[in-house]
Amino acid sequence: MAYRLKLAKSTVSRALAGSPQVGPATTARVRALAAELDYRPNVMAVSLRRGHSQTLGVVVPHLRNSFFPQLVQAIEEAANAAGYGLLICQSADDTARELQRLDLLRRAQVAGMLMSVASTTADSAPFEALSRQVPLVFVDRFLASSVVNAAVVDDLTGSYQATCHLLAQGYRRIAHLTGPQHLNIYRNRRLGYEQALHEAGLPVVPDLILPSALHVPDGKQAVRQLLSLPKPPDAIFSASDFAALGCLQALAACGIRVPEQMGVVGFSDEYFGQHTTPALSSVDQRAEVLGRRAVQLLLQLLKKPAAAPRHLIFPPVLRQRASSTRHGIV
Amino acid sequence: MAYRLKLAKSTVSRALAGSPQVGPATTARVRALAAELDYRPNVMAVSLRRGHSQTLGVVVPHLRNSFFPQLVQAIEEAANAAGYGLLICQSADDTARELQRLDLLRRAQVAGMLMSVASTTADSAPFEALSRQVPLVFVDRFLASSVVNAAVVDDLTGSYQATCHLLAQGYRRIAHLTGPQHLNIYRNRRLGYEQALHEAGLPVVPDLILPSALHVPDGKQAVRQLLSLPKPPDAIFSASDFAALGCLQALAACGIRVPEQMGVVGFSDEYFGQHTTPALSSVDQRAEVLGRRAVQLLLQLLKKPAAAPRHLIFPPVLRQRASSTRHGIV
DNA sequence: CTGAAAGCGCTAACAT
DNA sequence: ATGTTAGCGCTTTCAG
Repeated sequence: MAYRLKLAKSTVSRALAGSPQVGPATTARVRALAAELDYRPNVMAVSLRRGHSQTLGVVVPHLRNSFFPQLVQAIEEAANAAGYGLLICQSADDTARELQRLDLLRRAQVAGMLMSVASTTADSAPFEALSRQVPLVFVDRFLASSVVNAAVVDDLTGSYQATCHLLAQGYRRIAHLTGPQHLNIYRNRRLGYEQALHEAGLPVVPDLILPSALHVPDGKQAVRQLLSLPKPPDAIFSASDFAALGCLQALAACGIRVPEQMGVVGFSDEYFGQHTTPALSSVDQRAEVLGRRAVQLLLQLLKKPAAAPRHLIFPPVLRQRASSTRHGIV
Repeated sequence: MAYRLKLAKSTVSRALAGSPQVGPATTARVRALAAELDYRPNVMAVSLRRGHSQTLGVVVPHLRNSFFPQLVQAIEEAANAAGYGLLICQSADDTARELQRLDLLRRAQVAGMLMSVASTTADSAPFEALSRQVPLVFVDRFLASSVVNAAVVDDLTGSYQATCHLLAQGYRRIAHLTGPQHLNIYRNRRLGYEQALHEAGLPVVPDLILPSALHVPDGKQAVRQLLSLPKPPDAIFSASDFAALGCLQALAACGIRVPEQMGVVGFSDEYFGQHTTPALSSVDQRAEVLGRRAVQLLLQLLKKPAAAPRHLIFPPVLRQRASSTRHGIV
């Protein structure tokens, strides 16, 4: 505060904050000097005073595939653009660690939190307690059982489109690899798949819907299981690109040609999907949009604590590639 | 501070800090009550008082491939284990944004910083200025021109091993795709390559060393260029898995069989390398080790500001896969 | 060994 | 429209 030259620090503070109470001339003078001195308010002092920091926090399961890094990148940019730092934590898809990370964020007194729950998490109580203390927005993954602020992909529609695409390509017996049903994302992906079948007048065959951990080996295992069926499927729609990759590998190993004998579509549009043989069709969740809008929602919540929880839903985009395209369309 | 029950807050503070000045009996009593009340010191107040936060900051170019996410994951775990939060920033491999992110971290008064420089950054002056203000440790990437604290992979050795491996497989004309030479990593990778050739009594052919941006299309372009040479190479060692992937694709498109007609080895052991056809041999940088040890170094620096800058160097591991293995070894 | 008091840098009542 | 003052919650001299 080298402004002793002229004014009381409170006036300076007000001027910098753009308070209408302070004279326009003084405001200008203060601002000029601040710029000249490259003055930066001490973040800690401000935070201590305000009771929270100029930081947002986000907890994601991991940063392994391309979806979460993209999401985090978008969140970071939006946060920084709004003058907030971003504290990023990984839960390693583990509930205990997730809670620990949330506690870390709480102690860091982040102004708001974003979170994508671990796939093993089933209890919504901690989140409800937390959301009474600090604004909380879920991104992509949340517990289907809870009513919360969230920015999510319209998984159902994405899934529906993917399945319709397979049907349009002439596939008739479509299997589906799905994940834990207490997570909104996997449940909706399954529902979209079923809806498309219904509308096409096709039956939903329980044997063709395989619950799975959706990693690469699970995809391989699923192929073995599906091929051993009396009436095997002619296409596989996987709720994850990783499992879809496992499918491609297992099918190649079995000598089953994709897309001629078996169509395959994944979900998430991971980076590697463009480079498999054949290239993997997938549903692009557009993580950038999701991240940016989730931050917007959170920032709104910071201003006024919101009446009812809101859901922001964004349509995904089907990326059609060789693994599901019989007629030479790319 | 509900401890009014007994003591002055200064005593409580000391007891919690484990000061030897306070009586053991009192210390115990205070600790017991603190545990019972689940008391957490206010991070902001502590930070304001101490002049820095209980947070570390890290700037990485991006989180797109698997190396940086792995690195960040390791750093996060080590930081959290030591009671620090982690502020993660991405520079988008852009110098201007990098400086902006560093400023953000400085303003957040992180206790220490870790950083992996953007590939376009060439000026070390900002880092030198910064490192006088806050402990700074470079991870993996730093400017070859500067003397700094750093935890790095022994790129030279990794590269040397990869090239020796290709030589052992019988390849004799090995091309090398390299990146910006002002970055330690690309320079060392090139040097390791050259050293292996020297030791094998083979010439270093300038035409076979291609500077590149090392993205997938650059790899494709490189293959075209190499194949148009009067004497094309029989193997390619790329300083990046992405460029190596481009090579594999271009070679497949040209009908050149890998590894029979052309060996390919990449660098970084990206996730997708296990799933290309053929699977891509690569140098695993063991990001977890790197991240963990970098944090260790930084934490040491926080305790005592260190005499001379130190370099921690870790050996990488060659992951031998089909793309460079002529004799059926996996 | 413990207590009292000052102050980190800022903001928001409460004056003027 | 500007100044004064009282803390936010903690650590750390300086006194007992």
